[in-house]
Amino acid sequence: MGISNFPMITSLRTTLKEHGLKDTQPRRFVLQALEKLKKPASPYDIQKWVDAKGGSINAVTVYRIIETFMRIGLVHRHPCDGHFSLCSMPHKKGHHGFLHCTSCGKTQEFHDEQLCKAEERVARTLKFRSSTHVSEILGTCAACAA
Amino acid sequence: MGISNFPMITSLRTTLKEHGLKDTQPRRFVLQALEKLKKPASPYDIQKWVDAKGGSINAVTVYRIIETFMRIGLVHRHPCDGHFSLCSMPHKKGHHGFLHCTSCGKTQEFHDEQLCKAEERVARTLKFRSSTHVSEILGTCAACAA
DNA sequence: ACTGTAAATGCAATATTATTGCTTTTACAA
DNA sequence: TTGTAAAAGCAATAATATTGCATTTACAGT
Repeated sequence: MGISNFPMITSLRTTLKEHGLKDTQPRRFVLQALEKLKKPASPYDIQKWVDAKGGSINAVTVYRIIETFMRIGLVHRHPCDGHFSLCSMPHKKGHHGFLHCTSCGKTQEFHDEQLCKAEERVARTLKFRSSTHVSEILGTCAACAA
Repeated sequence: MGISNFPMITSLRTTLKEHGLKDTQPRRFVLQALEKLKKPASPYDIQKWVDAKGGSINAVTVYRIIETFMRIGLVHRHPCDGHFSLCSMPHKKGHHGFLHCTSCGKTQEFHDEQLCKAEERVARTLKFRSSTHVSEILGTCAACAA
């Protein structure tokens, strides 16, 4: 098990190319915002972050980029904090794990092989061809418990 | 492993009482809608369902009831279909499992002990006091694959 | 049963978030 | 370079969610 790392901007170009997509500044902005914010963010959070950095990005564009990124597995949504919030990053096997503290709101990413395997077994048993799977654990983090 | 069942309206009264909440018609409506729809529903879906059954419920009330139900663990949100969509039902141990078909949009609920255990282990390892955990598997169901 | 009271609901207004159609700009292949 | 499809921007609108306050309702204690 290990805490996940965020992908470098440099590899974005490659990832996009693999899917026949263009490497544009707005896309780099969005990825960078998600990397730096280090926690689930709303489209608006992303736009704000870009603005704060002296850049500029249209809200509609943010929505569309998120949609694209979701499609190619670069980002995804969270069950815990409503509508269009995002988690941060892609995992090798399509498995995403999160711990979300309902007290301080922070989210920690994790990866666990055994859990991943269990999910794949469930899918198999129910004749389901899985592409990605998500685990989200809600509760109280160590800091907040103290 | 087994597919989950939905709780009876009759037990709602008890659950509510345990949390010091009142047993009202709108609350029964919402629960019944989620039971009968048998898949994640938006607040609007719920209102429509109630209307269709000849009942009536205010949209704001639906939002507030959802909020309350989430708080006491009766329902929760989905990572796969946007904003305020809901899954349906409570699980004994706070573990919720879902298979969501990205082709037909249907969601199937499941419960798996091993997976549940794995999630609890992860939480323990990371000094996290978990209350609920969710697994969502995205992919293609048997029917759509054929 | 009756009644007082806190909780829940409804209503109206508003805020927030997301989508759509169309035009302009941009990445990138030839 | 330059042509072209894809992406981004813009403006308008739609859908979704929230808030404050008035009214109604569940239910505990008579």
